[in-house]
Amino acid sequence: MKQGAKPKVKMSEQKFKPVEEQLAYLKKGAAEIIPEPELVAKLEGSRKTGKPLRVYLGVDPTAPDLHLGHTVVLRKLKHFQDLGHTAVFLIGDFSAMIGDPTGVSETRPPLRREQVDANAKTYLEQVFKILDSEKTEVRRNSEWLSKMNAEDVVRLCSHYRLARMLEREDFRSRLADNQPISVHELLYPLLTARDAVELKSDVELGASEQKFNLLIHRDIQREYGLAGQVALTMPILVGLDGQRKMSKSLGNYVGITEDPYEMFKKIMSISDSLMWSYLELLTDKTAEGIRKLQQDVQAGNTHPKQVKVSLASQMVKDFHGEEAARKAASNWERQFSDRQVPDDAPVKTLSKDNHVGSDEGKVYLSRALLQLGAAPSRAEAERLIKQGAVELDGKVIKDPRHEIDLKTPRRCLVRVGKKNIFYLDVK
RNA sequence: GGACGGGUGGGUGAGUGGCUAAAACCAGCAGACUGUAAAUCUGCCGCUCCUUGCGGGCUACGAAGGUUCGAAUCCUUCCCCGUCCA
Repeated sequence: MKQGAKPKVKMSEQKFKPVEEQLAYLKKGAAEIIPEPELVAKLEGSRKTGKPLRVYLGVDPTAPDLHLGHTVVLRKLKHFQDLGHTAVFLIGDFSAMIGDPTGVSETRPPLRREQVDANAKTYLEQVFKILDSEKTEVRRNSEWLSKMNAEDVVRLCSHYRLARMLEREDFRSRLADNQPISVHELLYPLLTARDAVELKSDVELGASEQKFNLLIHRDIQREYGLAGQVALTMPILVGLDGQRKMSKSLGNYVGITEDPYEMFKKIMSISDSLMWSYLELLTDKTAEGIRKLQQDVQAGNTHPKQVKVSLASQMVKDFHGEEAARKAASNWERQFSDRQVPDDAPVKTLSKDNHVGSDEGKVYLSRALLQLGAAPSRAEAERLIKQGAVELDGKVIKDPRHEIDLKTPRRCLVRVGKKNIFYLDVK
């Protein structure tokens, strides 16, 4: 495309950046673009006509909270939005009740309507921490899916072949492992394909595990006489354990509504090697910028800890603002580097009234820890104590029967392990 | 509908009558080490009570009953999953 070929075209061209520039921005961090030439063609087309591309991301509100893993692909949707394209955020309120078989080794229990609605609401609040709420088109797939009748479903299903459906890894491995597959799970990709048809999307985004679904959507769109969307997938974010994908059920996640300090601590606990992919997928740093940092660390000019601190700060800043990020960082330094008490160490209280058993006015330490919520059970509390994880006012106590005097009101500092520090008020 | 195989702790998975709160591995937790980590090493890893002891009690191997001095292990029924055949 030559610049300024015709005046009419030129006007609309100003609306969008040059295709190459857009493409570079969109490709950053992407796992796959299928097929890339088509995306280029679509970008060129939109630049010529001045019509933005319709780009959508479908999310099933299966849990009430989003975590950083979800933001990877949201960020990509935002990139399209930044470039002037139409971002459509689709809430899979209907499909959530089927459950996406992707990456699942067993059939999920279907969600209830009320749960889905409640989740959808909190999702939206969280999503707009990243997307521009003014410019985002929000849809729900119950708009059309709940209106389909049996005939529509049969027609839809006739557009796809069982053998192709069974090609997907999730189904194949479940079959191989003698795991159950319910028939309704086969419907999931087909019904969500209906979304793509309704939305007349040009591009659909998804995590790379969604590739199969996105491609079915593309096929079905064509069956319904549309051009066929481009599928853009993003890599799966590895969770805090550095092994498996970030997910709430695995507990290796950072929720985006989490407390700033919690967030900071969690990110600091990831391994050095993992932080590079976090930088790529969760920040706006350019690919070259990241590469340069990496070289600096390798050369010994920059300490990896510094890189991680700045990553953690950036994350907290994204969701809680700059002030919170600064505070979290300094607290963290105090607690972990200087081994001191963080600014906002919680205060818990123990009074004569809420102790159980033993002598008047005294409690065993193990019992106190349980009551204070510092240990899930007395057995666990005893273990912690015996292993030297518990400190009172800086002194390690190894005797679970250490008695705490409840008669003298005072405040002392309790430390359970490295991560749990609080003040104890005795009343 | 028939034949066969299977359901064990957060996960994988051993265990076919007492030595089994249940091997092993993974995950998790704690301590040491460190730059927060990771890796490594050490210990722990159902709940509860106390006189904290290689202590007592309770709960646990899909569910419910039964046999037995004693059952994850044997029997019966039921539920669930898979494979093959129709």
